[in-house]
Amino acid sequence: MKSYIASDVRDVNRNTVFRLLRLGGETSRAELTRLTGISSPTVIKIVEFMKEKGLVEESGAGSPTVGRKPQMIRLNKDAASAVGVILEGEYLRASIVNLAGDIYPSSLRRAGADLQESMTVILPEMIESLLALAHVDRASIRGIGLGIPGGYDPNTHVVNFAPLIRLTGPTCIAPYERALGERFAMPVVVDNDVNMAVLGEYRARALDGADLIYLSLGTGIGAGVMLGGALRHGNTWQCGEIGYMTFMDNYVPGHTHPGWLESRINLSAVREKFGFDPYHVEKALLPDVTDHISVPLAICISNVVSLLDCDTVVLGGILTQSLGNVFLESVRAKVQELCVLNVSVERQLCVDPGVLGAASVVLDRAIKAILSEQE
Amino acid sequence: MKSYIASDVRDVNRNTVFRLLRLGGETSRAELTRLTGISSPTVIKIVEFMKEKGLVEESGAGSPTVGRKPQMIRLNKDAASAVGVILEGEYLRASIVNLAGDIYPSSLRRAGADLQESMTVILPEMIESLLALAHVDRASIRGIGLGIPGGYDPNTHVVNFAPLIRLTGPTCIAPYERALGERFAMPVVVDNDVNMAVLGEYRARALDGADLIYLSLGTGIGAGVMLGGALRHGNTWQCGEIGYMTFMDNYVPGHTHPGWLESRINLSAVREKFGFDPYHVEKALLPDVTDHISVPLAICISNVVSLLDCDTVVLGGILTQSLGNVFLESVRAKVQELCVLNVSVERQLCVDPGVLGAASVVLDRAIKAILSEQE
DNA sequence: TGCGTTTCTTAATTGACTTTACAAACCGAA
DNA sequence: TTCGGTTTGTAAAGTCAATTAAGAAACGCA
Repeated sequence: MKSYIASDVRDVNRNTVFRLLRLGGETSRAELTRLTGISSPTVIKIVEFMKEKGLVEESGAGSPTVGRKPQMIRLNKDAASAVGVILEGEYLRASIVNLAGDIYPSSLRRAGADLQESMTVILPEMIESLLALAHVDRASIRGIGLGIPGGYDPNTHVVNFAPLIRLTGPTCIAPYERALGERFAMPVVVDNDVNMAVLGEYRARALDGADLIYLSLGTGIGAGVMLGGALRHGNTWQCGEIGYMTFMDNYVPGHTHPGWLESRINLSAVREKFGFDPYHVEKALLPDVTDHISVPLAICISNVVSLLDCDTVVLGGILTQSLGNVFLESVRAKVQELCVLNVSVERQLCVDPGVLGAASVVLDRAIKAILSEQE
Repeated sequence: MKSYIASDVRDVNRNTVFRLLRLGGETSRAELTRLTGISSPTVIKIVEFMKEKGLVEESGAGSPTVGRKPQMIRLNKDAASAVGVILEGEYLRASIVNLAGDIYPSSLRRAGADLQESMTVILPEMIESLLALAHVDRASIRGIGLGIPGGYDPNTHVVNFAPLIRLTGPTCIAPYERALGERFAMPVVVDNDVNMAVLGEYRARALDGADLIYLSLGTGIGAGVMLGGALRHGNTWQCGEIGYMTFMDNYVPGHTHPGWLESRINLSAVREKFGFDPYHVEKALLPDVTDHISVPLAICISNVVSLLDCDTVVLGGILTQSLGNVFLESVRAKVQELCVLNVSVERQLCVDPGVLGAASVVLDRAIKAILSEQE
């Protein structure tokens, strides 16, 4: 066990200042002093440190009504960036994201025939072209964040179950990670795609210490769970696998199957049952289509809220996007009916939360490392 | 905002040492140094501090095979105690609990005609008699912890919904708290009864930083949720109100009602439906009785586990106690069938987790206050 | 008695913060 | 123009709680 010492205090305070700066906008040392409660000599030292690290830049004088003008400072958004990648079943998405969460133009490519091709051929090409196009300094790019559609254990580097990317069983992807990291000389960080998405949505909403449940309705259904500002991974790194949920009052022993919820809410089921492709649709507005999905979804949401008493549930994924507002309103109405507690069911705000989240994980680590450097 | 300063480091380290001591058994300064990673001068200072505060006592020399004998120390279990109280519908339970979690002989009394009588007449009498009987110093009793069957907001002191204690609507119980606190000159801490129970069970299992879901099956059904060692209260202090959960695939608009799960699993429903009183039964072993309860319960558990990926769910409450092992096994089998993730469904270990938890809340606060004292 | 080993303690040093004091910059009114 | 009030930024000294280093104390055993 490591004891708690002075440098931890330093890191906490540096981090407090950093989080305020990241909210955007200009501020002054004096304002930071007021907002954080940290004494002004310490704030000055921290700002000085961040300037040396290139994280902060001076931005002229402010103009208050009275007194000495403050020297305004702001975060240098491009002091660090990261590549965020999401592996979907059919596509790979990637972008470069900076400290402010600005997403530079993305790259979208069809996935390879198997994971190997995607990881060792297509993805490196995508990253190369992103790096070539990016208008940020190559050296400022701190790593690659990768979201994959399956449970992932970072200790073993094993993906436990991910049919979407054509894995038939538990697969260790450490070799791919290593190859990628070596090729670009950067750290590679992997997590589940929905976990990446909830992190991205959380960042896009500029939340801090809050709860956020993100439900991804796409090829399958999954949840990203942030409680008290922390992403929950769970005991076996499978938190949020809500596709396994069951809502049945006519239980028949031996005839129940895990995966009931996913059998109702999933892209191919919708395609088959209703004969259209939600990727390009507006006739999805048909009430029976939305009902077929919104009823179990509303039950799911209201059950989750009953358990956790969280205030915001965000819906994302391709089904959410294509089903439109009628669907959203239908879910809201049914949740309202079922759920005693108040909960706000919202559409995702971030255009591509997965990519943003994947990059954010890398950036968070990089910033943490920088902020705990000596001097 | 308060900045992070040196005394916070001190408190963290003191707390680290305290938690090790609380695990029970004897130890030495040298062993604490090894276990915590804190330097030995600091450990000595902390132990010295705790001795001054009466929290720690010397207990002779140890006997290693070689070298200087350590001066063993141990926690003074009775340095602090607290009264734990649980208000049930029909009964009031109270005990005095010490730092080790030892529960001194309890007091059980029938509840009053209304909350006022319970709180202002019966409970004070109970506490008086407990204090008279207790073999700990009166001054060591640091407060009264109170668990109530309803959602409770500590900021407003309002109980939002608690038919069991005959509240027909939101009720501010601040006056009762104040009266109790003044009468015994101690702080009074209130929380939901199931929250108290999960804290107690957690303490009884000597967990640290773990997850624990406690399901209370009694007059109603409720969950206590500890994630990462922290009790979750939720956004509106109603976390764990799983009675509102619904599992129905034959949803009819306008005919669904919140409270579906509680309508299935609850004491009076069992009494009425099966014509016996689970308080005194063994014929509860009837398969159809257990099935009627175990099916929805197993669905609930497996859904919760799918969402949170937590490893342990503990069943408690009067129904759990009276329905016996057949019921428990039935639940386990159905969870196994429904749930892809592994989860251990267990009976509660603690005899009276509510009372233990209620007292623990008070003790935790008292210890925190002591450990952040100067000198 | 002396040596190796472990435990506990003291003394000096370090790191990061705070308080205090003050210099710098700015505005507006006498 | 100067002077006082106000706000910002910096320097110096002091505080607090940790650490490292050194050594004293206690013990077993040859």
